[in-house]
Amino acid sequence: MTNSTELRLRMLQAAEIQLAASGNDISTRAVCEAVGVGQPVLYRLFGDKAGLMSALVDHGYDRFIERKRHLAKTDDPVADLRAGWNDHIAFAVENPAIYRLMFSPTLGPQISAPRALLDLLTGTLERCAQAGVLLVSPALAAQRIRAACTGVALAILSRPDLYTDPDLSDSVRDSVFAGCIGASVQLPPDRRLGGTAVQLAALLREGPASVLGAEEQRLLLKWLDALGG
Amino acid sequence: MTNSTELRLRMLQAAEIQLAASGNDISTRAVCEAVGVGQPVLYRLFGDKAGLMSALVDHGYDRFIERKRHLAKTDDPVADLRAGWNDHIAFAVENPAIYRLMFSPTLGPQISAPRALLDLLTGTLERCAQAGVLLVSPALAAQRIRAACTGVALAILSRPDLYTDPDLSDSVRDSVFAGCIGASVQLPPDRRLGGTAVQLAALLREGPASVLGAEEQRLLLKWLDALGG
DNA sequence: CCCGCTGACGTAACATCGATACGTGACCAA
DNA sequence: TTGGTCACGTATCGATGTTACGTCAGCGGG
Repeated sequence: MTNSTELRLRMLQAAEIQLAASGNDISTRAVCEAVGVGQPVLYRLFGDKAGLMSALVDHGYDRFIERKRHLAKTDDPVADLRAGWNDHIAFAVENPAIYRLMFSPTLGPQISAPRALLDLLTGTLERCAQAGVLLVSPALAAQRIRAACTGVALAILSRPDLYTDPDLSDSVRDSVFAGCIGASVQLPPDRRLGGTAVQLAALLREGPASVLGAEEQRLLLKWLDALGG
Repeated sequence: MTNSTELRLRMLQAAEIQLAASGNDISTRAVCEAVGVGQPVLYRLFGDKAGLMSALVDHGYDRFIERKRHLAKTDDPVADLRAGWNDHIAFAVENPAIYRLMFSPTLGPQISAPRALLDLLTGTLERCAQAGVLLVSPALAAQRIRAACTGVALAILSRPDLYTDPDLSDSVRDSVFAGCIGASVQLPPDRRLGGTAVQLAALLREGPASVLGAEEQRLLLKWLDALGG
């Protein structure tokens, strides 16, 4: 006989497949059909369609937290922090539909798993605080990091046509980290070079210089754009 | 006779009210009932429920862009940038349901309004670039700022119980800005171009860039020297 | 004045979906 | 065998998105 928890898992997997296929919504009928049971079993196991969705989100959080546990915990908490951000983005890209359910929920009954996940982040940040590199309390830093990280992830997921910068995640991550972590991250020389190139390009576009010809300026602007990234 | 566009507007307003009330979903029947028309008019005006939703989102973007136009454009582009971020957050808090529709869309047919809004941000950033305070290209900076800003807004909207820091928005804003904006060195405009060229030439001579070939850099340096005086 | 046409509207229906009442059969203890 | 409990499926209800069809106002021509 199929155990109740096993059936529950099979329905969750079926629901997850349907969600990934349709993108944002599923049908209880289709889920039951895929598993080969009637609809009442769904309502006995999950009580409600919202219950099924909540279970789906919880299942996603389970997988996410499990994944985070497998991340190596090194003796450099800041490096762990960076790895955690990157893993967050990777999870979002690999599971777009569930990620949206997890981190862009509708108003309504809240789930407790996000709190646990935020506490996990706070734990890493407390190790940073013990290392003496944190500028603010771990709780505040966790909110900033999580908010910015989900923003980047949702942006990449929802509008890949608008958010085309391959370094978007790394850039925002470094900026937010720099605002929370005191360890001075000096700008590499090529960064300053890029900034200067961007500035010069803007100035040239505003008012072209007279010492250079039109064609030369066109090529110059092209190179400056390349230098600016 | 009620004009067609006026009827359209009334239905949009009714839909917006219902959306704000229910939080995340509306019923075509309820919208038509509220306006006092049959359902076929909705399908004649919007073609589809998705069409109604898209029109709702477009309407939200219209209001948002109109609001941004009324923001004073001062001679300090960085201050304008900060005001724009704060206005974004304020709009999200004042219109949570529509904001979610606008900035956390489901997969599917994309709307063009977000692009226009991102271009508006890019415009302000180009003014920053002309002032010489931008470290990266306006397009890249716009992506970082918009992604982080929507992340903060969605976090505050979706989980106010988790994101309790009243300074969350300001903190993330300042961090992200710090990653895109350098210390401004205000020089008279006519001298800024030459000075920037000299600075870029010095940086290039100190450490050549990898994105340009040797011959290209030689010519670039020649032009930069010409620009510098 | 009457007739036919067009365009907009409402009524009523269909398909689908979430949710549930009820009957049926398996299994178990006495 | 009998009575009871539990899980399941069938059939159904109410609501919702969507559409076919009839109806009516307005209008130009005979």
